[in-house]
Amino acid sequence: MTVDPRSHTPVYVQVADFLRTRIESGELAPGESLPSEARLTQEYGIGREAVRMAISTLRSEGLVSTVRGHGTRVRSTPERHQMELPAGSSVVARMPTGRERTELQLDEGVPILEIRHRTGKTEVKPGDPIELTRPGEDKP
Amino acid sequence: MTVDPRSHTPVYVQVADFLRTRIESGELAPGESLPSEARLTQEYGIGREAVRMAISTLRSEGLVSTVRGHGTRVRSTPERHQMELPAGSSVVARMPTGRERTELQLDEGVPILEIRHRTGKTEVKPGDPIELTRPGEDKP
DNA sequence: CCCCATTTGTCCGTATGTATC
DNA sequence: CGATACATACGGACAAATGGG
Repeated sequence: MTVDPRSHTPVYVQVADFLRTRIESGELAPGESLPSEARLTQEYGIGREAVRMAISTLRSEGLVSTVRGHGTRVRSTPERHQMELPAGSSVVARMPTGRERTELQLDEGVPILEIRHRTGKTEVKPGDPIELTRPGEDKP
Repeated sequence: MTVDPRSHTPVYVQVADFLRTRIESGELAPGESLPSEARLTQEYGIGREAVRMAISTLRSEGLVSTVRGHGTRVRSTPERHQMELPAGSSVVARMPTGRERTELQLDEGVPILEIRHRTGKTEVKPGDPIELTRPGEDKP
């Protein structure tokens, strides 16, 4: 559980991997706060920069969300609702622009779905809570 | 076009926004190099940290790609090829973990498509070059 | 309202490593 | 080879936001 400064893998990657494991295992549950930066520097015996880079990595993966003056919390995976991809349409997943992120109020590390309808209209939706489906063809 | 340290929005966000605008407007074309970190600290009169975080943000958005010892370049939008979403399957877009990014050899800021097939098997593909389609239902 | 402790944001100095040209 | 540029990592310092009393 400790960090090896002489390893060829950077310290901040080691810490990011470790925290990710704690998140994915549920030890750090959604909504829960990560230890503060100061706490993490002590726990792992490393500098603050390495800690911040580790957390930054997790942010860009959409796993956590940081608020200045408050801390970093595990993002709760929103209820995924299913949505049918309309016939004759197509979809592309990409990261939002700054404007899109503001308008859709998205955290860092959340991709969007750009759906092109048969009509030619394109629709942009947060990719986080959406599971796109295509029904099977076993209709009566 | 300068930075306001007293603004409630962090400096690195302001710089990221500004650079993003320059990229989206085409002033910084695909393949073109951004100014070096040292250059940007001078231009905006800010610290390394803010510059590096700004560039890190753009990387996590898939807008630029950094090569050590060389610099940061604007990424060119990849050729998109179409792929049909199989009947009875579903798909979720999310950011890859560090491990997945290494295995798939993805740049930062590239989402992945997690496709769940009718059989139950799940398949992971880079979301960047893929346009998922569902054909229209105009069969005889 | 203010005060205060906590926490993240930002800057600076320094150092070493590594990749590119 | 050297010059340049980014990556990683530590230390210290102060600013600014948050939340509780």
